[in-house]
Amino acid sequence: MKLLSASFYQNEDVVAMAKKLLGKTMVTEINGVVSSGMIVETEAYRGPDDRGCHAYGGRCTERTKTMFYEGGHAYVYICYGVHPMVNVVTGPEGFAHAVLIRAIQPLEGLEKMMDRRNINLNKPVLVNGPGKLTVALGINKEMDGQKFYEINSPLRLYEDNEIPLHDIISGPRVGMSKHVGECSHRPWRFYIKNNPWVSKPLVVDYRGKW
DNA sequence: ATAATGATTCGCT
DNA sequence: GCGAATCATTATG
Repeated sequence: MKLLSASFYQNEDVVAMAKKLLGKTMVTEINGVVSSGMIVETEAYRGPDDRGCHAYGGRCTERTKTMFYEGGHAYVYICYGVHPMVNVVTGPEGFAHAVLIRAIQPLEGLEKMMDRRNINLNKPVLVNGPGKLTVALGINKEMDGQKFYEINSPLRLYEDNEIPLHDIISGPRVGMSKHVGECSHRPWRFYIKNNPWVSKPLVVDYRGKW
């Protein structure tokens, strides 16, 4: 497996990046302990014009400033006061584009992941949600701003499978209900078709809304 | 200084 | 399926 280079993350098209990240392997190495999983579900957040994005309209605060970094950094934040979430920052510095990782398929360090989650099951429930996979991999707010492309980073991304477009399902993002307008309907959630490790199945009935 | 809110999860029904 | 838990972050006064 090959470590993804810094240039991989420079793509300005965050929606395309969300698709490209499917099939890649996310690795954590904490005190020499390695855990990893293949990314099976993502969501795109496009800073400038996306109401669902923390950095909508260029809003740069203490929390969101990492999103403005150059592509290849990790944006980790706490949701609902308890759950850490991990994003892959993409595009050139200053654009605030990020891809939320919503689900993985465990590869290495299964025992350690079950240990961290306090669940003794090698099943999707272990990692099928943005707040679950971070706990399983040991990702916390301390890792905010880390680089995915440096070999000595505790948080890294590796080239793995390329997922063909016809194996990618897209749909509306999760948790956008409070947001009004077109943004909430953008089909910027992506996952690998027929993969049992995704967080929730897509509701099929869109009636042509997107 | 204070109040509102959420890119969720878990446990119970 | 539903509702509570829970607190960092943010905006506002």
